[in-house]
Amino acid sequence: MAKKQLTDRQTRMLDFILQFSEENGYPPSIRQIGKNVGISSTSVVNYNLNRLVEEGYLSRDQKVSRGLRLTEKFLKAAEPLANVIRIPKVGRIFAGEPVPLPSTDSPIFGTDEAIEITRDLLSSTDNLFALEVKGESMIDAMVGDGDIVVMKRELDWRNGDMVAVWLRDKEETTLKYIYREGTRVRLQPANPTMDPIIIENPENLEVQGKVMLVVRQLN
Amino acid sequence: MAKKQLTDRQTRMLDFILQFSEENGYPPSIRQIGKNVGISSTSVVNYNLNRLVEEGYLSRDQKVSRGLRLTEKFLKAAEPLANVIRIPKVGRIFAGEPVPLPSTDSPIFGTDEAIEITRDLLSSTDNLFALEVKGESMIDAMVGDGDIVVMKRELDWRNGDMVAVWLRDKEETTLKYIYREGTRVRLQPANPTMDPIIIENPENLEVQGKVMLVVRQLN
DNA sequence: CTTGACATAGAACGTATGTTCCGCTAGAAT
DNA sequence: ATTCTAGCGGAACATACGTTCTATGTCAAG
Repeated sequence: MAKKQLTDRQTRMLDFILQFSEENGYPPSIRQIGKNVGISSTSVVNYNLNRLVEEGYLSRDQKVSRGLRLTEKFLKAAEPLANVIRIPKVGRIFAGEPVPLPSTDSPIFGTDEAIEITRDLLSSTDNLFALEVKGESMIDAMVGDGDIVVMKRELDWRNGDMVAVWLRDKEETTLKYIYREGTRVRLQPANPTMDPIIIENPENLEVQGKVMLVVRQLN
Repeated sequence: MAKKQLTDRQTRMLDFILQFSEENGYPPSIRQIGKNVGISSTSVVNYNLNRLVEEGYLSRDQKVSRGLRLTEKFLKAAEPLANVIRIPKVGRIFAGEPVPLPSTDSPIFGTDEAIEITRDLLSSTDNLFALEVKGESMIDAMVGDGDIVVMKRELDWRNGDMVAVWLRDKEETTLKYIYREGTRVRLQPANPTMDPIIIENPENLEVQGKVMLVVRQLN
């Protein structure tokens, strides 16, 4: 995969192929490309097409008329970016056990269960995974049975983040707003009528992920 | 636009064209269609293609190899339908006022503010509108400040629905699970630790919409 | 200078592909 | 019965289209 600069002609060719395909529902022929871009010889068009294949911008099927398609690489560069992202659903979350984390090496595929979320609901799109809440033990986080929480796998956190934490001494998972206060850590329930938990020894606390989104489907 | 019934062959042709186009990025040739559908003669494929054009399922460009494209009419019928829908955000919801409802005649467009939701999060897609929760007054529904509730404008409701109701006597909007119990109505908070409200006189109760989805964005 | 890689142009070639024409059959209409 | 039409199959045809070959010009490296 060379990463060389495209010539002006080649960019125009890509543009034309995209435009033509959208307008007509099928790709242009070599001669149509040549005519539009201003190349008299079909062999030159052919030559540059192979160039573009080498650069990874499109793929061709030999001996097939109009047998070319744009690569995702190019489509992604041209498109504003697809608006919906798939988030793997890796398990359930409840008070009695630590959060099941996705195995770091596991690809996004492979997980058969996933939810689709529009990108604009999320501020970040990396290292996301989803969990279904089991039981009513997270009520102080205003999260109920069946709700889906989308979390981000992240090591560090900042004051005010809502995180999933595993409390070693209590052997309990909870969702709380987290604040560092000197040597101590304050875990603040989302429900303002409830009291915070103060952790004197941060060793007892294991942040497992940052909550990015909560979705509750009724019906 | 005739509306005649398609023959088995013609449906298979449409299916194949769609499938082939998705896989290869360009439409199949007449001979490829014939081979796949089981037609030995190119003229027959051609004949049926023209049939389909007459019926409005696709359009062709004469003398152009692979010069066919599916019509929107067919694409709409075949496609599961685009997966993301826009829901207009018509206002805010808080305890002190009735739910702001979208004007019934207002088109989905025109409203500039909207949120995009993937369809699989919703069981229905008609008459939806979204509201942003203001304040902490809905906490007994496990809904907090800034949460977004997606509601469905619907006249009737069934036991167990979560609805937005306007309580005439208390002059208050709340989100509750609703149950009919004889002549009375029970409004059950989502938070199981809280007590239900019993409405003796259903006249005091005005169901404004059915809650379909709650979304909480952190950060 | 020569050499070689790169880009281009033109022409010739082979074939993949759409088009057309003729013949056949089954069924409905006359 | 005859006629007409819709649908199918086969073959021949014309050409749109991808491929290949040769020739030319440019430019940096040797």
